Amino acid sequence: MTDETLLDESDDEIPDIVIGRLPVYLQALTFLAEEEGKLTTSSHELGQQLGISSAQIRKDLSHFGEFGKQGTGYHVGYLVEQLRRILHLDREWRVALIGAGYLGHALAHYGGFGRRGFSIVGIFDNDPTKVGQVMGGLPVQPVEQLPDVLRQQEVKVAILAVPAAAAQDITDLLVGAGVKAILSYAPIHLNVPADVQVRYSDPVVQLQQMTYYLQTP
Amino acid sequence: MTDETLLDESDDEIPDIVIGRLPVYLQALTFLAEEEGKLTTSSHELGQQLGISSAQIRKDLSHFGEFGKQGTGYHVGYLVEQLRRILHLDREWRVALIGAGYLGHALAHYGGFGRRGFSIVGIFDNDPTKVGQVMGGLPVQPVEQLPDVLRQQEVKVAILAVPAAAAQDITDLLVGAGVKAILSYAPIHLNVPADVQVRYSDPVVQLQQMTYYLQTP
DNA sequence: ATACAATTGTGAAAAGTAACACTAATGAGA
DNA sequence: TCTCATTAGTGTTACTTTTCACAATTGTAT
Repeated sequence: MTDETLLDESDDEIPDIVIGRLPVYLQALTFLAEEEGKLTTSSHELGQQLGISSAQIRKDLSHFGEFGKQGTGYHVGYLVEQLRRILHLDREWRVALIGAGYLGHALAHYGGFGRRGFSIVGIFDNDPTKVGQVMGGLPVQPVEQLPDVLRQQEVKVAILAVPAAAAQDITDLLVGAGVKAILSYAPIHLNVPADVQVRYSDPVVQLQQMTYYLQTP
Repeated sequence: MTDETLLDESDDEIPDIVIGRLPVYLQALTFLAEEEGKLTTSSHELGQQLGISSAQIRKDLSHFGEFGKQGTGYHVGYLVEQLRRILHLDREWRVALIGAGYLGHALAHYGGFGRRGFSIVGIFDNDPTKVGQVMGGLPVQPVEQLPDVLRQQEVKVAILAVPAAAAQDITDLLVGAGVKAILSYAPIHLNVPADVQVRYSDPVVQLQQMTYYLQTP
């Protein structure tokens, strides 16, 4: 009737918190398939493995369709396939890595990207002593070349492993080059346009979240 | 009147989600003080820097006391001090690092721990070719020595940088040695007793959370 | 002195999230 | 074939979290 009613019809707005759990489900399902050889599972089993209630898993999945069968549960392979489709992992995302320090080194050698939908296609650093070095099969390039390379390869995803002082400048460069998703290891909040996703990974923040709960002697 | 009423009186139960934000506030305050030279700030300014509403910041802090002054805002140094006290960061936490691969290397060399309440006091790996190597000033020790060393030094915090296949076994070892907080980089859910905190850091999970929102070409 | 702009802390309302509890379907076993 | 244990999907309820909005306080400027 009203505009609002019409809008509500296409109200597929999935809560961010639900999206955030899907990769974890995917991880657990892969584990069940590969390590335990399971072909089928249930919301109960999956929840038990992750410390999540079975109701929550069913509710989360119900946002996207009906993937299970009453009495039987879910076919692991099928659910994995569906989750990959939902999360847009049914393609390979080209990723740029910025920062060739110890952390950049670790990320460049991490074997877990390929099997899970990502491949690092460029490594950048502005330290001349690092440029040219080969890391994980790729040469480190100067940051000056970042915009051209990212544009040309249509890179939409970047991992930021640079010091805090450089993080915002590099972020602006990335955004300018068309990057829409940034995983940042710098201990600082990044300002980006609304259409750019950012996730943070600061080990100290995570440690500090835990010490609150510890007995102090 | 009832037991429950008495219990309610000491109802200081702070939501986990609030605790989770405090380290981020701490980070932003440190930035304001060190980079911008601010002595004073407001919930509005802090919120703007973090993309969080000012009301939420005030509400979060109000769980622990009154740290600001109407009309003026917060004294940065005082608020930092209080947050550090609340989060039990007014002491130095000894941390064990397990895994001396590329990631362990990066963590061992990370300079951000000391200033923010943590210090790595032991590095462990079960690869004989790595044992004895010096990383970030510390020798890599065999995992066999982990229980004794951790008990002796009263280490309550550990960082897990080992392959998924080894993660649960090492976790059990850590828990057995009295560790109460684990930051895990392994892409697998860990089973621990209720009094042990765990946080996960899997770069692929974080990337996968973002691709949902990206246009697929 | 007084007025005023800035800002906190907070009760109440709104929005968002998780858990419950039930129906319907499925497959296995008697 | 019939019964029963299992399990998905879901409307409703309960709980949690965020936002709103306002009184109270502070410092500054006139």
